[in-house]
Amino acid sequence: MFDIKWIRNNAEAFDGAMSRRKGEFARSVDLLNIDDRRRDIITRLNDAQEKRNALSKQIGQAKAQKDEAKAAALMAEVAQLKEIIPAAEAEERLVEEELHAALAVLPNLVFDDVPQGTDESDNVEYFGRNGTAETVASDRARKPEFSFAPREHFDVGVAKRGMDFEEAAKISGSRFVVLKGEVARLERALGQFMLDIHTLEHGYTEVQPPLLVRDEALFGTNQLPKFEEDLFFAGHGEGRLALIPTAEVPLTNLVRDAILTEGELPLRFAALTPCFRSEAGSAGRDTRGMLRQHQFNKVEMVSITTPDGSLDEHERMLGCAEAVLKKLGLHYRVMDLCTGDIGFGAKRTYDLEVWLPGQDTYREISSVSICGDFQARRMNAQYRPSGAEKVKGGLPFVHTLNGSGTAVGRCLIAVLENYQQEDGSVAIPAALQPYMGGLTSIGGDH
RNA sequence: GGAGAGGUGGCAGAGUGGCCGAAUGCACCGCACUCGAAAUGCGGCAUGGGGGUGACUCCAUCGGGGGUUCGAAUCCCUCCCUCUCCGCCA
Repeated sequence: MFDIKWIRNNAEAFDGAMSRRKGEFARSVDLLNIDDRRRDIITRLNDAQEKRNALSKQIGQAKAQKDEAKAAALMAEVAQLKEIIPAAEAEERLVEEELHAALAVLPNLVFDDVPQGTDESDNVEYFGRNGTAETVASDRARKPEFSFAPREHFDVGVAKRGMDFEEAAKISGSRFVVLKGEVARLERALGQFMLDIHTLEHGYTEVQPPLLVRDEALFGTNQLPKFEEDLFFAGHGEGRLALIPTAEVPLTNLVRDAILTEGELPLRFAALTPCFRSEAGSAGRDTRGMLRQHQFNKVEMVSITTPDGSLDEHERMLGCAEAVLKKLGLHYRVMDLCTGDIGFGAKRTYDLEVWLPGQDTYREISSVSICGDFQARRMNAQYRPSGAEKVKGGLPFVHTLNGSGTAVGRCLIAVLENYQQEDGSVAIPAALQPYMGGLTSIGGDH
């Protein structure tokens, strides 16, 4: 959400940066035109209100002096304002709404050095601030080698028994899955494993948030008003609640309408939750297997920082997500999303793409985004600088970041495909074995 | 689900139609006192918006929205939220 004043003062920069985004968006002249009308009506309204307030005060004084004749005369004078003011107020409300609606559908401006592009094929591999392809290669697991043709996750022996799409369809339709037995346990183990890493090693506070959220929360994290069709809603009397598409929504909105102190920043929250997405618009894509489901588990990280701290926090958060894949020995790459692929609220996004040997390709398993003050403005989340000197122009907004650490369902896929054996069993990565009751392999006894 | 109470500035807490954008206390900031600190004294201290080069000035905001009134923190309606008791329930 943009500050119209900022657009007024930075019209060229705004238009230039916005034009890098995929899609058509309002130009600064159009927005400033609305704002001009808004300010004009405000000026007129203020004048009328000032007059009314002054006259009302005089009426009070006249009545106190028992001068009823004077009071009556003043009341007659103020009577005409009774028509002007409500009309002006209605007009102001309309133009405020118009401006708000126009601003609410504008995506965030990306950083200057975000790669230009039209779709995911223009994303650029990222090797870290000081990294290279070589430093990164030595730091990560390599692609596994197979003496047989690796299968896709749903064809791996153990998954054929523990992953049932037809049963799920009977109950809930397409894009759902029933996990059973060792596969279900593996899913659970992965979630616990990831959450423990972030809370015990990375300083995130574990949170169990509501999974049903209000429209205001969705507005704060940009799902509304533009992406309503991606959501599931639960009816509740007159109102409605949305099933969270990601824990980013409740975790980030923890600081909605809050005034934090600089000393308590950064705040770091992590949660393991189911996520619900309608996947409208992706009909026919990834229909086999559990890559793209209406419901999936995900560990989400959210950081709330000062403006000065957000860039470093972004790199740090990326490292937190990478740590999961490193510990699991999964091969992956990091992509710096181009302007055509980056999400609505982000100034920069790193995607972690894990190697899936069964598909012979990389697939997104985590997305780590820095949003600047974009969401903070929508949520009205500010902080009080510790300098304590009076801040000109109001309190500053916090910066928000979010990242998956990681998608549990997709990580399950990655483990199944990368650790599959020729006999259909799946080896359990060492780091995960404590979470599997010490098992070193599943599906081996069939 | 039934009955009741309540939402006021960073916090606590007064305020039932004009003298209230709001007492008082705490916290915070500045100054004085002090070698320094504490204590004490004095002063400052909500947010958003409009106009003005500026000193400044005006408007709005007492949970959100609407209404009554010349005038609303205060009266009415409605929504949201919190708390207490009863009922039901995991």
